[in-house]
Amino acid sequence: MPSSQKLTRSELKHSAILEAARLEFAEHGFQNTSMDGVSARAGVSKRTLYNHFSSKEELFDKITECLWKQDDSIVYCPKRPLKQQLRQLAEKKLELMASPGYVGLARSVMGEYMRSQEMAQAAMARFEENEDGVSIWFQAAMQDKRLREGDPKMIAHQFYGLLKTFALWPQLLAHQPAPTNEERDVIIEQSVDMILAYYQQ
Amino acid sequence: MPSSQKLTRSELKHSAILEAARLEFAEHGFQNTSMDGVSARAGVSKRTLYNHFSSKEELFDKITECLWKQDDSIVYCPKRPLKQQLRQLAEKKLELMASPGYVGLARSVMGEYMRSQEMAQAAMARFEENEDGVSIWFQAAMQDKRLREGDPKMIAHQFYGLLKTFALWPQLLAHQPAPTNEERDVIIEQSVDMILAYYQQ
DNA sequence: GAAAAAGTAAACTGATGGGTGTAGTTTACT
DNA sequence: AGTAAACTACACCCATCAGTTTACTTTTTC
Repeated sequence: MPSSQKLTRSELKHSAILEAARLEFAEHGFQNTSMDGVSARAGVSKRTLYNHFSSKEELFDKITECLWKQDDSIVYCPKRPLKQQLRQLAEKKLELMASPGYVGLARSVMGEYMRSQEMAQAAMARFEENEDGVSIWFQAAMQDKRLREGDPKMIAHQFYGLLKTFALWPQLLAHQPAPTNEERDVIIEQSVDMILAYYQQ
Repeated sequence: MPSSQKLTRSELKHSAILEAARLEFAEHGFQNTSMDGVSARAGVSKRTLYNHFSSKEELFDKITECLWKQDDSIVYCPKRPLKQQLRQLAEKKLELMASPGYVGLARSVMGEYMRSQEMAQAAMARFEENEDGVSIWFQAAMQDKRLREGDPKMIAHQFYGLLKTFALWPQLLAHQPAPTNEERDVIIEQSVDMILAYYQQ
């Protein structure tokens, strides 16, 4: 019999808890998730849960850490058409937003953090750090004289704003399904074209 | 002595409760607001509170009703420049979003309704009904051949999306202050110009 | 001025839920 | 086989909070 089982029981329990918590938080949000519920779903006693994570907050933090680790950087290429590069970026972004589990978790983080001014500011700052990569791209295109002058950060914000208007806020706030592939293409096309119509020279 | 006091004690209590609840909900959200807190802030006994409003939900509904009653309709005028008309509309919209108490309440409604799929959908549907007025305007401008063909609803969504990207979501989600007058003008100018750059013919 | 309507304070109910303590059982390792 | 670490079941503590009850006072109204 092959030793396909390298994980100790404790490690199995640990990841079972994480997985169960991820689902529970995504379904019910932070406040409406109970530790009893998590432990039941994980098939673990409540005491074990607390042996692995000392509080509900700590568990929540561990779960949501991955949400902040996205990479939206893109290298500006002087040879390729702007439209192509922007479209590629948008595709990457929408793919993430549509990935399973992302929306539910993002929603429960929002719902929880929105209440506290500090936490909300910190969370959104981290969330929007990802726009830095794009604003660098816009700046490069600007210096290459392919876009007219403007504030790169604002342009990035406008670009992402258009995308989120159709592919994030409705899903987050109104539980709309992720856009279909056809819808996705239209959203990307329109957003890219609109930005370029305004800024390309 | 003038009879400036036409309100009965009961009416005074009633409005004191409404005002206190408005503030409490805006500050702490639905779940984190307690009926004890509301009655204390209103200077009213808890029993009196319950004599006026039979449950926390009912109170919340009464408070948030006004949030949905905005009117974004605008009459298309063939003679005036499109830019001028759109700018006027945007100003009206941003004025509402910046009005005191609006953001806090909107935030607590979001935070509460987001948890339930049905309520979230219903709430957002009502919230976005206001875009109907604008899409009718876009359609009229289209029929007047001053805009090129397109889906009026989508254009309205894009237009409002740009405005909200700078003047609603950051305030709602990240507790950012409302834009200053200067910022407001830039936001409006850019959003209007971008829409027209893409759709005007 | 008396009855009816409305308000008050404070204790209480019932349910929920985070977190702990304990006594006994299972698993892993030597 | 024996020990330590990890897990389980479950009772328990404690705080919060929606909503109620009671016994009593104030205001309104006729």
